[in-house]
Amino acid sequence: MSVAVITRLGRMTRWEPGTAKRLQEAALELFATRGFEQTTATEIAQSVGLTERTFFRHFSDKREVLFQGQQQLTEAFLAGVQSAPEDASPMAVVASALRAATALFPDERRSHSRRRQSVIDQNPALQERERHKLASIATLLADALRERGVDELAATLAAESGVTVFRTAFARWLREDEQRSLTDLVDEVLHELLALARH
Amino acid sequence: MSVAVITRLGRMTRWEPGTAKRLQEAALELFATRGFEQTTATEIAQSVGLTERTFFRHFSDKREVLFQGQQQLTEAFLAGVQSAPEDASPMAVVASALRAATALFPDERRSHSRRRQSVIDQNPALQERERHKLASIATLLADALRERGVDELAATLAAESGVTVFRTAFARWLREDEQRSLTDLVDEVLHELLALARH
DNA sequence: GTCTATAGTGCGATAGAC
DNA sequence: GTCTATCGCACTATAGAC
Repeated sequence: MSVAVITRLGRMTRWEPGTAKRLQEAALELFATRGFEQTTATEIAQSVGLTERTFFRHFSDKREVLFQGQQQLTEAFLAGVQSAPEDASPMAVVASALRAATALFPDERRSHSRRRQSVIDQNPALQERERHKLASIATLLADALRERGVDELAATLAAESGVTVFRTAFARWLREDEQRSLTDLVDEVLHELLALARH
Repeated sequence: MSVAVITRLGRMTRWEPGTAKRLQEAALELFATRGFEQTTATEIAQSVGLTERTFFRHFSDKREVLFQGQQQLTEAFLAGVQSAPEDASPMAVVASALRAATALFPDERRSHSRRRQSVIDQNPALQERERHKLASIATLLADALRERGVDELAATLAAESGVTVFRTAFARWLREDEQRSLTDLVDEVLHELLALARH
């Protein structure tokens, strides 16, 4: 009859707000030490006192725990589009979006970004997800450009180019001996892209 | 003791070369009718008289069955790089690669490509894989450009741009009422990209 | 070819916040 | 009472190990 129900694990605060963030941090820590595939969702959850089921309530799949932060990046890109002058050319709007996005990564974040990236770089499935996230941003960027009256083809190409510039500059920003700021690197990469098209 | 082993299905050729292809066709057929997630690897394998285990010997994961053909695309891109004149600019080399890749898709293939794409478009995991495959091509393209002496940054950007042009033109080629050839569309998209960079 | 770990889902129960 | 976070359990399919 199983009387004596041993008051099941007495979680003190039933209503902890930072659950997702705690899971993200725990996951990054475990992935960095043990490796992505060698870490189970159960382990991540247990390391912060939760169950696997709860992990999957917050993240639709195991990879997603590393990418939820990308929402802010999306918002920054779109805000940068808004802040561009009405009559700016498509690439000028993209440049504005890049400036806004870049501002999210001051040099203080570089070491944390390196840590996260080193995990991603060690696993193809994570690289796949990363590309996908960036591709989604490109799609939204293109939508925003079209709303400004840019025609569909130009909007698509400008948006994709913008994301390519960001990705390329970001990768350089994380290189071992790189000292320059992400802002400077984005400027350099964007300039190079424009130069390429002129020859 | 299980004597009487009923000579299990007498496959005539022990190593049927067309196995992968048959699995691919069966998979596309099932995905198109039932949907990607509603189709198990076991079902695909059984539909051509094989076991799940055999399926996974040919394809590292379930999605991969739709993407194995991309190898030819990669080779075409690289061949196009080789065939460009020694002194061509980076974007001219990319244009040459695009011409070679485009040649793989004559109008006769359009309806098959549409069928395959409609499956991919209905599933995020497949879209993710598709982007990843294209990204791999961009990486190899960039390598090929660097081997020709193009500097690293220019090589990366030219390669990524080339793949963007291909992907964009390809998507348009598959649009419902589109009549133009992929070659014409690639020309148009490339031209637009170059124009964008000039303003 | 067989066996197994683990990702990921569905559903019902619990319990705190409101 | 409603709403929502969490748990617990059963389950399937993928994918890799043996």
